[in-house]
Amino acid sequence: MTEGNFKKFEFYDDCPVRNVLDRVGDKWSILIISILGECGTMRFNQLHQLIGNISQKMLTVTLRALEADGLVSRTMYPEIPPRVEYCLTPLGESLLPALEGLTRWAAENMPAVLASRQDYKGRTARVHAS
Amino acid sequence: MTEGNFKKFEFYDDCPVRNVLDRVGDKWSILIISILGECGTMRFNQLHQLIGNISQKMLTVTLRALEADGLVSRTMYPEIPPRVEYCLTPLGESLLPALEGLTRWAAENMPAVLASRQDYKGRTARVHAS
DNA sequence: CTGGATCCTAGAAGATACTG
DNA sequence: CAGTATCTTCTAGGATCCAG
Repeated sequence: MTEGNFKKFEFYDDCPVRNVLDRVGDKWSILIISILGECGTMRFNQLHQLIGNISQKMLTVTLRALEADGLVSRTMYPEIPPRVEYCLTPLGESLLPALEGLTRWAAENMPAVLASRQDYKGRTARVHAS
Repeated sequence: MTEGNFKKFEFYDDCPVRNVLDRVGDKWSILIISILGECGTMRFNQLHQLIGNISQKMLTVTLRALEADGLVSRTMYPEIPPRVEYCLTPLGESLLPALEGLTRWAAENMPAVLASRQDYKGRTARVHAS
């Protein structure tokens, strides 16, 4: 491992890749993208009820962010009462496979991770006791 | 979209998958896993210097969390001065492909995302001006 | 060298009330 | 219906100092 390899991680802190991945890291983006990927076009309240425990504010904020990133498109119908529909853009859909790889890993290996956490807790507890 | 589909998202809030993905979402885990995946075994200070702008605390905290999850193994050599080496466990290595898919997407589509953000800023700025 | 312990702050997230 | 506005709470993360 020499200095030459350092640049492989164009990634450090304020790196743009980081920037994009931060969106993946926030609390609701992955879920919303997955839902839109699965269900197609959805209205605001459909999303709200489907997710259940998201606040109206966070749903709005997250959708706005996804829209700004070009992952979700927002269509407003100027009716009374208003209707707004959200769906993935092609860019958003292109993210689905990568996301699926991640969630599949999580689903498959969750038991191992949880077991490891349990075990780790046991080990550190013993250390504290001594 | 009926109620039957709801359970497809075992995912909502306190779901365990969520739990695992949260680790991916934090600021340093992906980077550390990627580095260990690329460079193999590394010492604490090697990681610290390589990442550069991570605080000692966050490096320790993140490594502990990854160790607890069973993704990283920690080996301490009781010497003076102490030496500690970190490397991926098989479980940690099994995460690499999924992670790579995500980072590759980010690298490839970052320009589109950044452009979209620029454009979005322009659109909303105009709204505010009117 | 590796990291524990403490204090502190910015920003994420929630609750609630109001509106075109 | 689909938000906005405001307030409060919570926590990830950074800075700093200390220790085996």
